[in-house]
Amino acid sequence: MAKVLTPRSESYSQWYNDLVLKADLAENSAVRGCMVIKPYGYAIWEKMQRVLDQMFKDTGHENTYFPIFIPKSFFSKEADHVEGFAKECAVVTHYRLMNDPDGNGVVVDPEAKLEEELIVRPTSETIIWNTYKNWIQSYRDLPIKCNQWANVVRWEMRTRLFLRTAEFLWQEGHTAHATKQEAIEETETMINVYGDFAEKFMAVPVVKGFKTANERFAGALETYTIEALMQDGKALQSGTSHFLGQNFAKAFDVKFTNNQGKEDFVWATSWGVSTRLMGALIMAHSDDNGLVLPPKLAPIQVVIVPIHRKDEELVRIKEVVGALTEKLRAKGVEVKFDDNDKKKPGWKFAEYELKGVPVRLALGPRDLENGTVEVARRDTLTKEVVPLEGVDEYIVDLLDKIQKSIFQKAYDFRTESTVSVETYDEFKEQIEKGGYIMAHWDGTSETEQRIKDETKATIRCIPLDQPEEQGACMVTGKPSNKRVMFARAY
RNA sequence: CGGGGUGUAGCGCAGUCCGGUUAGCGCACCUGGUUUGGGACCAGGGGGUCCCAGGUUCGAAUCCUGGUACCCCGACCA
Repeated sequence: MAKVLTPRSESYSQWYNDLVLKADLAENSAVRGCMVIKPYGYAIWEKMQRVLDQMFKDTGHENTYFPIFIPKSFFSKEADHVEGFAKECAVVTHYRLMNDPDGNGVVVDPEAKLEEELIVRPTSETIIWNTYKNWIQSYRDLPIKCNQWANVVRWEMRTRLFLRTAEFLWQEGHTAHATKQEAIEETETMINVYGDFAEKFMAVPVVKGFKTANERFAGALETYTIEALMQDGKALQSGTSHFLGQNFAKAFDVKFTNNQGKEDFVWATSWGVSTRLMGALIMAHSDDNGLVLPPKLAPIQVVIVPIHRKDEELVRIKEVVGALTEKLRAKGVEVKFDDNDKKKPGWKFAEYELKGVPVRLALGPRDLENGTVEVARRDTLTKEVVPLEGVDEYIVDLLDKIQKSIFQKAYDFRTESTVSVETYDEFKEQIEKGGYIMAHWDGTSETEQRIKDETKATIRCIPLDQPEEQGACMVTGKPSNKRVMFARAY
């Protein structure tokens, strides 16, 4: 685990908070629990969006947009759903302000009370299914596979930058299908998309699995999750895909006529990932020098720092850099040349490390003399001097190497941090060390709840690839045929 | 909502216990010069409703009362 970044940081979450602030990614806004995402942080999010959006399109989805305001009555139509979200909704009750007759500034105009309150969406299932009702009559109208990039609001009691904010950015996919089988396949396709994104782009290894009934999405029959392990040993739910069955179709009366001429309710899925992925990215890889970004998501992949005393040296450096930059850009590498002469090289080195730029090149008189360039890796903090000739190829190769190496490091950490236990005593001892614990569980909500109350650990998921294995629940001794994955979570 | 902590210059803080010159330090900022291969140095300069509102006092950043905001730990969190 990374050490503390500043003397002030006593906990990992404080360390994380400091890092987010220092790397200039985001800050708390004046609005309770909300955040301002700053340019560099948003650039990372945009990169994530671009990749995900393409993956959604490749799996047959289209983008849409639905209203941010949802009539309150929509929420009461699906019992579990309202139960799950009621406690954290922001509600719009009025539509107008007025000058206070008593001179106390601006007040809400009591005359402007809404007939029906509007809920600021915490998620869009209800308004989307209310709309889908009008779109679907026949099996020929199915499937509908829509996604939307949006903001949502959940009035959480306690917030943390990127991990849990009152307002956050996300994408939510909502699909409608003619058969149960097709909907389940969609749910699985999307959890695999998320898994691929996490592992291949974020370089964060994830465990795919089912949520238990206790942890399931409000209104879902099955929730698939990807779980990531942070460096302090806590788990982070990083993306979910829900099989909603016919619950929302029934709640919003969405029926279709199948190819046999019979009416049936539509089968549904929904899936989403949010700016929480930024939190996962930061907490999974960063060290005491700052962010460590995987090349595939770094807004700047290569930064070039000139080192010079005289102006004519800078002119010569610029010639070399110009040619190199052109070659790198032609190969799809995002390069920044920082010739700001208000900052010294040492300052820039530290700054780009803090920002997690994967590769840094330094070019000075010595290099001009020798036809070389200094190449520094962010992930290993190593430097080497390489010939300028062919360095573009070298860098493309290096970026690929760094991407794999960051993943491997996180993967090894996860392997080291995963243990199997047989008894509850062992479990209690192990959970204090952090990491994942694989253990047998009797499958009941009561036992799961008891473990949570006693140890703060939850079942993160029932892993999809977990082999069958006869065993006994570590708490009750009842039979179990599969281990489940426990951890303390964010 | 419970426990703890903090609000003093853009940022980070000292000063508060024990009231008393013109409220101080580091970073950042501005000017000039020297510098530039790991967060430069010297000299000069600008910037403050000391969170807010009352109160005590000759005098309040400091004491008292009330409020408020943020942070941390819990509770809560598909």
